[in-house]
Amino acid sequence: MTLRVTLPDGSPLELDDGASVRDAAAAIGPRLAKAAIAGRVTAAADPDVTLLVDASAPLRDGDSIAIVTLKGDDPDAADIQRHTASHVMAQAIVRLFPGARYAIGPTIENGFYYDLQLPEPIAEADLARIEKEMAKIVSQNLPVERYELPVDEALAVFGAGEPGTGASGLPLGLDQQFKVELIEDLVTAAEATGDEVPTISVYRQGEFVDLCRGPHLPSTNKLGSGTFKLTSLAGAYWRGDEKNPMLTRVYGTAFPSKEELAAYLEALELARQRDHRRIGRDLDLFSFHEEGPGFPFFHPKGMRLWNAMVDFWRAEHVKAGYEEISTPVILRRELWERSGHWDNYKENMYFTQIDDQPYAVKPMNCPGGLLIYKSRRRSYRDLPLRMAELGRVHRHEMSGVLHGLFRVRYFTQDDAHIYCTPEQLEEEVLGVVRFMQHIYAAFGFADVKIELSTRPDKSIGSDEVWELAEGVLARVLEGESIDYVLNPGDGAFYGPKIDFHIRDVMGRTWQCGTIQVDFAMPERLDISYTGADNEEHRPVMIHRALLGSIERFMGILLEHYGGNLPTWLAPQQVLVLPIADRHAEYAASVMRAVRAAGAEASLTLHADVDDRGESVGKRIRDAQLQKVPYILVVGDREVEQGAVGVRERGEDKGARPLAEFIGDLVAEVRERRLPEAG
RNA sequence: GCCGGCGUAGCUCAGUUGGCAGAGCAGCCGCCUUGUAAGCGGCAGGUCGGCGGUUCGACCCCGCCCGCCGGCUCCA
Repeated sequence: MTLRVTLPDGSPLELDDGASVRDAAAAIGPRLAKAAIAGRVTAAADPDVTLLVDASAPLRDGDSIAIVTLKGDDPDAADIQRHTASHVMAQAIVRLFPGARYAIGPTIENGFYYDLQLPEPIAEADLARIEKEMAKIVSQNLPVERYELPVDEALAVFGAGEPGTGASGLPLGLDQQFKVELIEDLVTAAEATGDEVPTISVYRQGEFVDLCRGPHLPSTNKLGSGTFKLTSLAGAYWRGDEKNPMLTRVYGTAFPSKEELAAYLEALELARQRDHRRIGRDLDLFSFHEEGPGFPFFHPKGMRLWNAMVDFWRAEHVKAGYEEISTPVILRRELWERSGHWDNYKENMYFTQIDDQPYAVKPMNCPGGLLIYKSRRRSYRDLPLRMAELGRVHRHEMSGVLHGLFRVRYFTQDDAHIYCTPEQLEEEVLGVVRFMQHIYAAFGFADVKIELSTRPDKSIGSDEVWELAEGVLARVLEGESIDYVLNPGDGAFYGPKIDFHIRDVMGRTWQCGTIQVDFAMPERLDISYTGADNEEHRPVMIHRALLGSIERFMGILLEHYGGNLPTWLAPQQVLVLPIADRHAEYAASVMRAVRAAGAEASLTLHADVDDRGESVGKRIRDAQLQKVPYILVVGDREVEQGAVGVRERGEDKGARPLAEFIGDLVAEVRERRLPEAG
């Protein structure tokens, strides 16, 4: 008997009946047989489904197959390797800490982790020991074997029963309660959907047995040496629920080759160097103090950057038809009770008293904005009414989550509320979606991911209204042919939202912008407009933020550009270095000329002179470390020719006439040109 | 909030198995007048995160608290 399979290039391959993926590889060549770690198989009967299977998995007639190897850069290969690495790590930990119970050990981007319950606490110092034991397991070259067991047999393996050996040859009574729970869940899930209760797949390498879907490397030595490293320890709740016991999570990273691992570790180090907290301190932009954890302090240069961001933001809002407003930070608690924040958000709010009356510090800007709306009668002729606010909000975040500018307890939302008629809603949402992309592009973020979040458990408003609002958001995205991810139950308590995530140069994504449709708040705070029919109508409200938080966006910018900001954002754009004291007067005149040109063009150009008694080399080094885009060295030659020696972002560009340099600088800043990020 | 780790000068870090606390950089002063990433010399700088305890004696040992870092959960 033979079976026929199809290879990726379309060519057929004939194999003996019962042949495995590895056999297919062997039929192609011995080198491939050795390298094969798994297969991608598409069955003829089910052409839409491609399964990733073990090298030992049997093939069936008509399958289309691809051999997965660790050579090349097959993402499936890295994933399989990491998954096996997590098993090997769990095995090593159980060997070193008998009685350890292993819970789950998935792969993550660039690595893997395993959550375990350990009989004694471990420290980072133990990671080296664990790695050593892992290396031993690798060198023992244990075959990794798959078993398919009926539920009762699987429960006997992982349950707390009498130790022994089962019919399958697997050990019994391993006393792994987390695995028992997971198996029970599989059964419950199957029963709930009415599906047949599945067989349980289990993997074994040596004495270690784990519940797992697979696939895995065929044997532990395929993991290789110098290809994995344990990176950190953390606590994690069993199933991510803080009511459950806390487990110890051990993180590791693994790559198919040593070189890739080394490159990754190097990239990590680079990321550490461009940490915005470090850049903020080194460039004297902002600081944090024990006296106010989570509350950033912005220094003069930090405010230069802040103002550059906000000046641009304001100008664009004027163009887009917004008016700017400002509302108080503290308002009566009663307002927050009416708006629904008291019921839905009070754990995150700060409260205070004024003259014995209860007040709250605002966590959002909308109720204040609504009071402005209510300050006079509104006509349909006023709509859409777009009111933007750079509103400083305070939110009580749990102490463990604070992180530089990324997670703080006060931040400035670049908020806006658009009041419009139901008929105008779709067009207004569309306008915001386009505005958002325009703003991101200006800051150098072209790659934007979009998510649509729907009604959460804790919410206000009727079903019809939610459905309507969710429909509008989905229609706009589809009308713009925008790909988006649906996030059920993740909306704000008052309405569904579209979230915008920007991708930075290091591939990380950040949620920034959000658009939220709200029928509830206008109702709660009872706002209306007079229609053409002379009747009162309820407007719809759109909440939106573009950058999200000015503070956080600043942090993202700093990391995206590694501190080398576009010139239009740089807190110090030009630094003039006179070579000797006799050039000081000329240096000062260069500085004044740059500043004057800025004023002339209605731009703020930050130019200074560094005439400290330090060597030229030293002052260049300092300016370079301060990430000043343009260093102008002036000596006898420049004074004579009315020129400047330009050093642009670390590169000596030679001397140029001063007027020419200034003309280019003004154009660069005015057009907000972007450098390469990175 | 929870788990793990950490806290010595502005920054980066040594150090003492319990006996007067150290370096480099930054800062200040002086000399040098300099041509594209660190010129030379000097000076100053610390209740060793805070409070309590043990001890003849605590930066070191113990307890509590605060903050920071990495996660979990949450989120702009």
